Amino acid sequence: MNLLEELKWRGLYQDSTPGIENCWSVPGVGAYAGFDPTAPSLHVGNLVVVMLLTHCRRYGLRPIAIVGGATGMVGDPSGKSQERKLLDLDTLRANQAGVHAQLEKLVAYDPDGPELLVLNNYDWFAQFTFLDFLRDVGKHFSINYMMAKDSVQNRLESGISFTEFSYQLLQGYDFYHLYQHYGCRLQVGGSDQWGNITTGIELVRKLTGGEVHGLTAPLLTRADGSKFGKSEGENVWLDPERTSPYKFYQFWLNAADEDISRLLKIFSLKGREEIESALERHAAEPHLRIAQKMLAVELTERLHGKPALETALAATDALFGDAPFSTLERLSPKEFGQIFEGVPSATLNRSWFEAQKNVVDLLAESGAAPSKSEARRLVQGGGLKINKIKISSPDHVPVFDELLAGRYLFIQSGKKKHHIVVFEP
RNA sequence: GGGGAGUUGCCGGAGCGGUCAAACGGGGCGGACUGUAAAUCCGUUGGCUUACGCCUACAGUGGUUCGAACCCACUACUCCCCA
Repeated sequence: MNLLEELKWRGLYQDSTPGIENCWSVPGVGAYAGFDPTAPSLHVGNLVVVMLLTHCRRYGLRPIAIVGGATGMVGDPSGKSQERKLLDLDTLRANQAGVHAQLEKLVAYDPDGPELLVLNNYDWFAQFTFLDFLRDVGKHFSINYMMAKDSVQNRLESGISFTEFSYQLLQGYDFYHLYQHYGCRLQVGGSDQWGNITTGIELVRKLTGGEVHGLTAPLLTRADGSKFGKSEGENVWLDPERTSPYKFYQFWLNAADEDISRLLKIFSLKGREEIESALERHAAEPHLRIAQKMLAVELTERLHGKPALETALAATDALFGDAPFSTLERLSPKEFGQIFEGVPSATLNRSWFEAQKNVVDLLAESGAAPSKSEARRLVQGGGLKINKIKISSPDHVPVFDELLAGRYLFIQSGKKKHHIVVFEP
């Protein structure tokens, strides 16, 4: 199996330039993809392109990532309605470092193989004057050619600034630069990048006569039509400080059955036979969610490491499984905090217990319920659990001894809504 | 400029003097089922010291009335028709 065949069966192949096989016939050749430097972390939406680079590396190409300081400033015209903010250099460097570390774990997960290179195109664009750019790059493209791109066409009605119109030339020049200095002959990206990629190929051919290639992956969508990569409207980040390993694990575990076949092929590095057998078992017994668990375990471990995976598994079992809630007492305060990161919390003083208030008061005062009426309704409907123990009477009076680790009360309203109350001494 | 219709809870939409915290549908939230899913079914859906009690709410203000979402007046906004 070669790279192309691998990407095809995995569903990572949308389109490529004719004769693409030529570009990896030379040993040590580079393959590049660009990433937006707007945040110090990638999110799962970036993961498709990360996987493209990963597979390139597995087949011996040198992976190059551009975390584009220069292109990020100009803004890819696809989608965005807001004016881009210019990022200052310090932020840029910090973002780049964060992204670099993540790519190291994912693309270069295997120590054997070509070294991963992460570059900032600000380094070569900063010195490039406008006049030089017009003469050296702009001269090679007709307006007609540039206008034909989908990214431009889609904006003709609503309007597109000269800045964003020029974006494709910047990205095209990146490809040329990498070709000249790093032996890069392939650019990969999402299907929306096709236009920008072909501009680069064109520029390389015109400036050097060299042959370079492009390959795109299809846009990843969810069966229910919602955008991939969000969990309850929030981005799922790769940075454990932003999205805890537990949340990350949960994201994959909750993938829909209709999506999991595609997701597993795209994001798992396991071999074809292993993946197909897992999917068969999953189809036979979908309620066991074999495929989701397999993918969640694999990705969490690759990105965050084994200890983090184990914490995520323990937390999952304690929160959703049969394990008693007390197993969480073993967790360090930091791990505890991570699992409940994003879980709404409230802080009360321990003297709260002196007043002998009931659960309805607790829910209302901690913000777990918006009003006492609603709290009462919840309890009467049988939807309240405290530290995983069902509370069926609104008159129940919580006592100090119920606190987990002497500090916490874990409130479940319904099955999925969690709330943590911290009692300060 | 003239004429008409309307403005109700998260949304749509009934109500046209008391029994209206307001039908019905959607959505939300709980429960059962289940897989931390989908579908389905059940419950619930203004607040309060849970009370056949009180408070706040049917665009705003004022009025008629024992009593107003409902009648009247004015104000604001929306839509339609004619110039």
